[in-house]
Amino acid sequence: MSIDAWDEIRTAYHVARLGTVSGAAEVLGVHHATVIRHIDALEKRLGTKLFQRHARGYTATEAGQDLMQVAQATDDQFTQLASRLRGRGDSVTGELVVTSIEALSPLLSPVLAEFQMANPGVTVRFVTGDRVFRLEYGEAHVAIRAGTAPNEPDNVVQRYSTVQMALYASRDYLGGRAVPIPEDELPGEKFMGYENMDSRAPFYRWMEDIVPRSNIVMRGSDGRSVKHAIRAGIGLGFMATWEAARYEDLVQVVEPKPEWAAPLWLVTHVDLHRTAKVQAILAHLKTAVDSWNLT
Amino acid sequence: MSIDAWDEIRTAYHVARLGTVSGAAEVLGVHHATVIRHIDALEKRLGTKLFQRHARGYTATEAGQDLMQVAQATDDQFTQLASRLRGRGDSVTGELVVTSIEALSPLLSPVLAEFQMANPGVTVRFVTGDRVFRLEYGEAHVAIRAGTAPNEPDNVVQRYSTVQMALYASRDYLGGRAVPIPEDELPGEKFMGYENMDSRAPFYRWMEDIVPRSNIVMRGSDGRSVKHAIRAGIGLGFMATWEAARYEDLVQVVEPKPEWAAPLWLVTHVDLHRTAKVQAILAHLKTAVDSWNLT
DNA sequence: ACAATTCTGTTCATGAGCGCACATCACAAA
DNA sequence: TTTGTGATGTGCGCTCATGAACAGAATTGT
Repeated sequence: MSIDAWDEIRTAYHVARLGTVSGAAEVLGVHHATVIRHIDALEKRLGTKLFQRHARGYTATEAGQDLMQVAQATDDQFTQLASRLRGRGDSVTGELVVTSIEALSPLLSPVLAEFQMANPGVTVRFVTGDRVFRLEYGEAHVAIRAGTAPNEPDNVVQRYSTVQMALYASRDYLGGRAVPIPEDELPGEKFMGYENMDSRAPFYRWMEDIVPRSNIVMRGSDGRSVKHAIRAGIGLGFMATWEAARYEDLVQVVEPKPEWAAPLWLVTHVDLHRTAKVQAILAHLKTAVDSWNLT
Repeated sequence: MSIDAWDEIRTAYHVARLGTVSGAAEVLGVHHATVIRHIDALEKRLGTKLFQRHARGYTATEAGQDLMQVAQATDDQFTQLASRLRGRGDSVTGELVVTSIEALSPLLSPVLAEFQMANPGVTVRFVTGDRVFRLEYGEAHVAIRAGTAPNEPDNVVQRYSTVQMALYASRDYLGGRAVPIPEDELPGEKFMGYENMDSRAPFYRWMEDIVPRSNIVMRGSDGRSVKHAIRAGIGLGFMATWEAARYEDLVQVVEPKPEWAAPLWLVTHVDLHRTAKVQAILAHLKTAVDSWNLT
């Protein structure tokens, strides 16, 4: 059975340490009557006399000395804990969990690596996935989200950047045809689509509206498989401009429409947003975006 | 700077352990509003968010997990302490300090040795001295006092035994004279006295009243020196009957008067009197007195 | 889709614990 | 011996932490 009254132990600790009720009361910032009541209650609780009372003060019995040693250790532990926690709030150390959709991994991974090297005390966990990680459950410190602005309560949302999506095809598929392809010929082309087209992303809906379902000849569940299929020449498909620019064999087939652009959002939980660690990673992410020139 | 509110840490510990405010409140036996207030106060005190709040409960941040580990250790320590203290009250272990006047040392020392051998868990400290050891300062558990009944408050006093004092002389000093010596001849004898005759012991006062100061030819400050002087033949002197009986060369010169008897008292502090350890040594001492047959 | 459950969070009345004042005692110094 | 100082101990108001009730929100079960 554990002890129910830690404050009483703390009171007894100071009485044992100082030897007098009055001295302990002054240190504790309470009235000496309160100290006496705490001691009486604690002795009753433990069923043991902790102190010998006399007019010159309280002297600890063996039990009281035992308690004093334990409480001494506890006090040290708590003091260390407090300074540790205070320091932690102002320093960039410990774990830092960043989450985003898997498609942004090639962009974010180097940036996070830079951040870790600039802050050796921090351990970065970069976790990607289609599932939405919930900041209010403490699953992540920072989330990079795409699409419409998140509006969950207790989440502080900042506009981050914009990912321009565009239609690409491989040179093999085009076979020397000139780009841009006229818009009215697009429904006749073959397309690479996404598995879960129920997403409300604008370029998804454009494809569903313009392209006959029979012309969407293949679907993939993740960005990488889509990319590889397009490069293999299966047909047209949406890719981020920054990613397609890395491949010589990909050709932009039409001028990208502004409504295809997907905004990115930096999301943090309000409880963690003020901490130095989160502020540091946010600042680093904002600096990095300038070198991306995604437009 | 140390933490002022250990109970709040205890509350936070159970919240971190259980994950919900309600669960912690039930375990702690308080209202859940109290738990929320404790957490808020502690976070303000530490300047760190300890928990992420959401509708499913509280999840601990890194700081909260750190605190939980420290508090876990503390809880274990306190639990061990409590069982240790509870057990200590019922068992005969640890230190046992017994004090008495130095003159009783030959009688008490073997008895205490027996007690220690019967209770291997206890360490006996037998401290003798003319100074009165103060039980209320925790200087001793049990004191064996001689003379008038102690009447200090908070001390529980029990009648123990009686030491009969009597007048002895060596056979050499008597030179074959018959005993008892008539009482009216006693003032003419030589006497061995005590250094501090201001003591109120009855036999001291008898000697001061009856014997001319010029006949008190030597004084000693402790019982041993008095004993040796008497055996050396310097004159008559007071010794305890139990001690004088050990020496063949000592002769009781007059019938001992009842008023020379010095009562012995067992004195304990009220705070310690109820403990099993003190009760055990008291019982042992009372048993031993039967084998002394001091009368 | 709806109801039920189970959390958190806030407001307000109340009582337990607190501070205050005074009594008492022990020791030390004048 | 007397006085002063610094302790403990205790009864009495009072305040502040607590408990009760209610509201809101999210998850779970039907």
